[in-house]
Amino acid sequence: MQIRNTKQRSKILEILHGTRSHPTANWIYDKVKVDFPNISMGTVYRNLGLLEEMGQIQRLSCGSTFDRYDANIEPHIHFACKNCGRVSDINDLNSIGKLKEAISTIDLQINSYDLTCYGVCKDCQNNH
Amino acid sequence: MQIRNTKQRSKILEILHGTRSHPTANWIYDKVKVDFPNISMGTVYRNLGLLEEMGQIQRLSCGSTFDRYDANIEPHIHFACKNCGRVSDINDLNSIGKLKEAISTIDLQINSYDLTCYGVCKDCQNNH
DNA sequence: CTAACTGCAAACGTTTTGCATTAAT
DNA sequence: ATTAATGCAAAACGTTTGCAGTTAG
Repeated sequence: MQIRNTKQRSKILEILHGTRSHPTANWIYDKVKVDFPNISMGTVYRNLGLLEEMGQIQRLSCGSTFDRYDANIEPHIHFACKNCGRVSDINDLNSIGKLKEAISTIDLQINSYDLTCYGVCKDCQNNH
Repeated sequence: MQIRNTKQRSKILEILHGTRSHPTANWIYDKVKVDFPNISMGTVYRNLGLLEEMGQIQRLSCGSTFDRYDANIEPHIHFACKNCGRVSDINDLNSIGKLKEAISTIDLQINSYDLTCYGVCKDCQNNH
């Protein structure tokens, strides 16, 4: 089954590349609708699935009842706020280095991995 | 709201302590039914939620569409097989040490974290 | 006696699917 | 011309919830 390029899929990938917010399918759906008012959720989900299979994006759960999507496929660490639900990247090179070491020590064929940390983000701590 | 002890909840926790399979709510439901034939899924989910809030168990997603539950709350690493779906623990002390270092380097208040690795388990590799 | 917990069933939100039509190659 | 991808709507799935009755404290 050969994969064809479609405007819808390109737009979805473009949207994902243009954000750091680890959006949900619904958020993406709303954004694509600006250019493709008739697009359906089915198409969004099918394309997110395809892009994931192609290794161009990552699917995240982050403890929520719904999935999030991330076009950043470099090794990095996720932080999910238990209060506001936002998911952000931890790009601390030191931690990422240690994480890579932890993974390379494991005697199993590991194709991908995800480290998600849970806590209360600084914004939520300040606004008490 | 004070929490009361119930036979159903104790049984659920006992079942979780007696397995290393990171079971789903449905698997747990089937097991509890042996002793409580009339128990409902609602009760199972409510108790799993309570036990999680009480910090006695952990909820895992592991890339699946459903949740898994784990009574092992010590820091450890999960391995999810992309082929058979099984989730197992990686108890390599070296990796866990590195992981702890990675976490402690991060300048954020982290209450919990989960490292899940994805690949094909040895069983699935052998049975080609 | 009080109110937390239960079993039941219905509802929920997210994701997947079947199908007829459209569009990419 | 072929068949992958689309839009639509309905279904599926895991999980949550409202309620009347039960049980732990």
